[in-house]
Amino acid sequence: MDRKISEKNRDFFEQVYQVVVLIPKGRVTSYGAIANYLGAKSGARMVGWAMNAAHSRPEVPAHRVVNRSGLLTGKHHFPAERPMQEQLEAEGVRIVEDQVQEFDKLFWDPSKEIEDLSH
DNA sequence: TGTTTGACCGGTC
DNA sequence: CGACCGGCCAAAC
Repeated sequence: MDRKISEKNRDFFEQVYQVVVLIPKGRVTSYGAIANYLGAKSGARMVGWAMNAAHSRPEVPAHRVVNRSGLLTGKHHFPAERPMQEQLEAEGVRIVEDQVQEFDKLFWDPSKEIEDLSH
């Protein structure tokens, strides 16, 4: 198999960002799925850290990343004027009680959807 | 430099 | 279903 994303990427955060930005509108993925795609060597927690640092990356739709249950666990890290749920619903994602509805349908697995990142 | 914490995950009880 | 534990790695203290 080809290298994860690109060998030019040295920083784990950069790798996470590249995956997250590719999440289609109206779709969601999980921290673990991203970690898994990156080789599961870093652990899902690091993805969370990457998101924490993603504030300096406006291009990174962190709201499309939820935990394995489809729960908006990181919503408290979003600006009050633009909550995580609001951004997701604006993309057509239905959410009830911080829970993404039809999570199994909207789930976007990078290891399955991404074929080539050298675009 | 050692300990704690973290937007997590999977398994166990 | 809720609580707990070990693992994973990096940043903060």
